[in-house]
Amino acid sequence: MTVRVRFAPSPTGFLHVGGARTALFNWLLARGSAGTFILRIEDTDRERSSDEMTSAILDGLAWLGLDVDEGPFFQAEGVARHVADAQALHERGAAYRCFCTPEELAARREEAKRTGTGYGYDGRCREIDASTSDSRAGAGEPFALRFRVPRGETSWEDLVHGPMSFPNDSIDDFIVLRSDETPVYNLAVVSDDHDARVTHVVRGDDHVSNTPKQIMIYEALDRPQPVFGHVPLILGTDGKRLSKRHGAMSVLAYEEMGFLPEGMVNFLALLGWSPGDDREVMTRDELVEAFAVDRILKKGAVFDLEKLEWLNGQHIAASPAESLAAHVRPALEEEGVVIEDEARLHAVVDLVKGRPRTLPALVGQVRPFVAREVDYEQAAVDRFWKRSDEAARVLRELGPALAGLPEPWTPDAVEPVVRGLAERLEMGAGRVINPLRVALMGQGVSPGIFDVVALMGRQLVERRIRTALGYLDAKSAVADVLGGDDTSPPEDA
RNA sequence: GCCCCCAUGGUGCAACGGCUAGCACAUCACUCUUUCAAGGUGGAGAUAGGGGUUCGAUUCCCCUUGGGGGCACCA
Repeated sequence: MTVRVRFAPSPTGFLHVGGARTALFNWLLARGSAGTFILRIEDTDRERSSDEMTSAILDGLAWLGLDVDEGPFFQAEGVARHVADAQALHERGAAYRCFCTPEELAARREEAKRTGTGYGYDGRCREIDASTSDSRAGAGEPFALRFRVPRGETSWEDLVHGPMSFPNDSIDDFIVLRSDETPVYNLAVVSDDHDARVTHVVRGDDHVSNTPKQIMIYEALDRPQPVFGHVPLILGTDGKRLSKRHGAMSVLAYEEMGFLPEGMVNFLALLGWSPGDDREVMTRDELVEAFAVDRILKKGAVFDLEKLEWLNGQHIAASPAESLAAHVRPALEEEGVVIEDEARLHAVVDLVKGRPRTLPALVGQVRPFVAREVDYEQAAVDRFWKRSDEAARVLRELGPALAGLPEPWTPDAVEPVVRGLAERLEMGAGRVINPLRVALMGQGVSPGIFDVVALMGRQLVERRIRTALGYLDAKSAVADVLGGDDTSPPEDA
């Protein structure tokens, strides 16, 4: 039997993190077994559904790289089949007409709530005999079709939870067809899953209470049942189910924040699942290879943004320069930085990609190598250019010293020049290197400085130093006027 | 009110019923005397509680507690 799984979101919202992981688990299950991944949009609630949400869901899946084999199908298009199934249920006696109006039901529910007696349907239309039912229906009285929940117990072997069981008397007779002849969720799902020959229904834990109802419909219709698996929910830091208020909206928001789909997929896979060993940083192929439903955990997992960031950093560091450059280039061009030399861009990306955890951070590391000027980060200036006179002195000496280097500059050639200067000035290398880093990068973080100098090259380094000196001299002048520069000991570490 | 599910450090995951409960993120310290968002080393930190079963329970059973999900003519 080949595996056929489906992801069935309703287009009433974005593809959020929880839905994305459910989709991912289904996709992994399909890809790991040469199965089929089906997408079905559950749009029977026309009021709340929208085309925008449908395409947002499609975009989200596409970004994550979860390619769909069949679909998207739209549940609303199967209404005729759903209705036929509901009628079949009625004909078999598994469903009956309920003449209670929605208003009456709501009122009774309110009353029950107030008296604390639970809010189920009381089954008052259940015993209306067939002829009475027929004549009332014939007289034009509106009715809904309700499923007649049998006595006993409904159980199944859950893919992740193991044996699951519900006492049927805890389940009310539920509506399968509304009085306006439109099908209700639980019926439509069974109808569609059967129609699509779905073999494994893997969905969130919030669906467990729907499962016995759906199983009863399968049984009443004499249809083969799929295997069910309920994956735990993803929680916010407060332990509650993830929602907008945790800042976790669309997965596409994570794209905007600068996460790679590889990092996101890797992170999501590790929420409630593990390969069984200590591996954490995994490629898509490795995930497909290692994935197994029986290793899915039963407990909910808290979404930890910091771990996602770390994992994303690992994926950035492991990505080839070409693919990272494809993200970096447009971002820089948007701010007016033109890059002609693709090979050089790749060299820069390869040099800096080990540190940043997000794409914007990566761009921030690349920018100083390709932009005409850099902005000085205040924290870096405060820390390493604290004594502007000393920083200026160091940079003034460094210029000519570096100028003597033969082309092309290499890290090995740059190092002795910088260290030599520190020695000559009788100061620690850090007191030369750190001010230089700020001058070149504008920030306190960078790869090893000798690599930076070498890769930036003569022209750019000279310009950066010149600009820095202008800034520092102005700073010193201001300090003089205001009555003294900061004379506390400079950082030598 | 009723039904269902879950329970290993702050977080994500490991641990055929059997080493001193392991790894990662975060955190702290040290280190790399070149920064940190990178690397290295080390520290602190968990089996919710109580009963069983067993030679032996993180692991199996029961109870308690705690947490979560659900109970619509929504999906």
